[in-house]
Amino acid sequence: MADNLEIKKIPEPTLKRLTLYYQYLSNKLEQEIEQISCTDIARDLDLTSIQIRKDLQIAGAKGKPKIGYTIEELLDVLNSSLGYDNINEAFLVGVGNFGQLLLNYKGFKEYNFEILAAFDNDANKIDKTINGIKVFDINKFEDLVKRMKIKIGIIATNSDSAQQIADIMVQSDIKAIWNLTHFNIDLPNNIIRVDVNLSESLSMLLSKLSNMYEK
Amino acid sequence: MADNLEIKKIPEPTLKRLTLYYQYLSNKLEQEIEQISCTDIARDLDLTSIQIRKDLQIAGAKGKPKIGYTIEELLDVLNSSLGYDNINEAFLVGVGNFGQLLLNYKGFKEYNFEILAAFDNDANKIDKTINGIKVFDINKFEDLVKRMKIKIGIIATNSDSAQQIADIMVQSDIKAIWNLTHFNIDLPNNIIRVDVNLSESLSMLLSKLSNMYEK
DNA sequence: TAGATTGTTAATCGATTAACAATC
DNA sequence: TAGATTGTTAATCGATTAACAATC
Repeated sequence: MADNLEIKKIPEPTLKRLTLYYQYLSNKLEQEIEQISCTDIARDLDLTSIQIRKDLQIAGAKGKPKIGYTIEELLDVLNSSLGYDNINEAFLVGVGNFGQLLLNYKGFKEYNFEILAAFDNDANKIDKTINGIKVFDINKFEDLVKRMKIKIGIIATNSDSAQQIADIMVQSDIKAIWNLTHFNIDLPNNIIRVDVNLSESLSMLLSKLSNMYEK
Repeated sequence: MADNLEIKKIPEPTLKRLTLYYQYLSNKLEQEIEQISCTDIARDLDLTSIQIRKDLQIAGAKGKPKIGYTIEELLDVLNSSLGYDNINEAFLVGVGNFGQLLLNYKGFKEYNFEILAAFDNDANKIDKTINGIKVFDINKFEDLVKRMKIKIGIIATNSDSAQQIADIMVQSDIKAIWNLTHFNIDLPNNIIRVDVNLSESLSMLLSKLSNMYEK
């Protein structure tokens, strides 16, 4: 009884790898391959088979000894543990370079993810349509979020406005924020935050390079 | 003797936090604050003071009991352990949306990072100049990398070309690759790879959101 | 001096890896 | 049947947290 009420908390490193497996397996399925073993996946993705077995187990996959896993079944399991089977509708704030990039991005459909509207405070951008997505005045954000019951907000403004937009999102009952600025926004901890921090990523690269030369 | 020859290998989680501290402390310095304690940093960044003390120790910082750390000294230490004090010159391949975003990005100077040239295979883009950076034909890549001794390559093409460009980079003696596609590129393991995988990041958000609603 | 904070060693925690029985 | 692969429990490893002495 307690069992299926339990929260299945997937560890972050596992979660990251699960997304990898998903991409990898989608690819395999297109090549009309039906069965696969951890050994195969491990070789191709440069991981260990034990780790993959463990990850798949956490996601809830079932395989058959000697035979392996059915790719279609694996994709189903991953699909649901990664939350791709929900209605993933989002609003984007900030129609600058990064914002426009996302509005034009084709790869989101795979995850059932859709940006339904964009917001900005620049009169030159408001009421324009980008890739079929209309840009609204930021002051309409709260009302539209509540009426459309949107849960996901994307912050693609410049860093200076990030916190202010985050506050508006919190007030509008947004549940999860995808933050594309390099500002470390402050949120109540019942709200999910995922950052794409280009500076952090670049910094990782530079420091690894620098450490390499110290060897 | 063996001591200073030893490779100071900073753990990845620490490295990520160090970049955070760097941004945070730069900010503090602008506000003309000179001293800071782990307790202060912990409160502001929502971490524990023990962890910060450990991280700073790994980076090689020295503080004074009761007083704390001198911000300027901390920034110096971080600057060098994060590799910002090297000459960080890069070539970018792929002048699409993401590529142009990076060419126009102002925040890199802080890290002494500079994109010196861009490359594409589209005749409409070749010989154009974006934000002062010239776009060359991709077939000039290897020669220019070798002549200018460039170590960092950025892949901002579409995912389909990512592996092919990576191979060209390896052959050209690039040491570190910043991969902005969601393709899982395959590299010899003496080459540094850092990915900005928007799909992975989005997927993290969706699965966290989905897990939240299962509670 | 007293108290806050650093520096460092030890304990804990969680993720990865190893080992091995079960099984197709 | 034999061998490869899954599933699961135990061992290892590394990062985080706790504890506490040193000290400004």
